[in-house]
Amino acid sequence: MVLFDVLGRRWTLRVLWELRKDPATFRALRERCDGVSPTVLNERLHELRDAGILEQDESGYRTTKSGAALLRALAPLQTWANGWSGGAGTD
Amino acid sequence: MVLFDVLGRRWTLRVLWELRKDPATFRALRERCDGVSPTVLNERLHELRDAGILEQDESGYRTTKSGAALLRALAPLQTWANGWSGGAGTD
DNA sequence: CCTCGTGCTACGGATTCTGTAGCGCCTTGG
DNA sequence: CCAAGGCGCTACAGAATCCGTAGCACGAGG
Repeated sequence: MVLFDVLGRRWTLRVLWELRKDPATFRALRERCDGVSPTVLNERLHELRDAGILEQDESGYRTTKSGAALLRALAPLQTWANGWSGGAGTD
Repeated sequence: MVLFDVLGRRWTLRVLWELRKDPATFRALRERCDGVSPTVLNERLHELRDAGILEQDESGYRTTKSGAALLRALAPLQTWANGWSGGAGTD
């Protein structure tokens, strides 16, 4: 699973997750991720772009088709997490 | 998503993944994970046990019910990964 | 008693993350 | 024209984390 080399890094999953709905600019994304340091954010963004999961346009960062599919594959996680850590609409 | 605090660490996803089929002992698990250092392995094992995802018995480490459910939620990943990084039976 | 395999800890060096400061660029608007 | 402010992103030092190897305590087998 090469995939784990990409996803198994701090913030990668989170960054992807925060883009599940709408695209965001660098600074907005940073805030959505509890103010992760710009160094790591930029690093992750690069990795995810190189992996063809994210792309960048004038409105900021967004998922590619492939990335959207990955998010769909990841969706059951939310369901699972709800039953796991409480039950309420934990995000 | 508290979940990402647990899964978004090096080796966590991988360890879980390697237990998807059958349980394994500490040393066996270590080998399945490309010889990850025992320090981190033990650390992850603790975290996953504290999270109620894994448990330990005389035959080694195995997933709990909750952990098995998590793995099911994670299953679509494999499908996605196949279409992403090649198409063959990448593991 | 000796050997072998197990789960796991110790520890030093390498890598990675965090937090803050700030650069260069562009758009306001006075 | 020229601040003022927002933007994407980089620099850098200190802290946290990870890696690799060595080895301990224990139990089984001979």
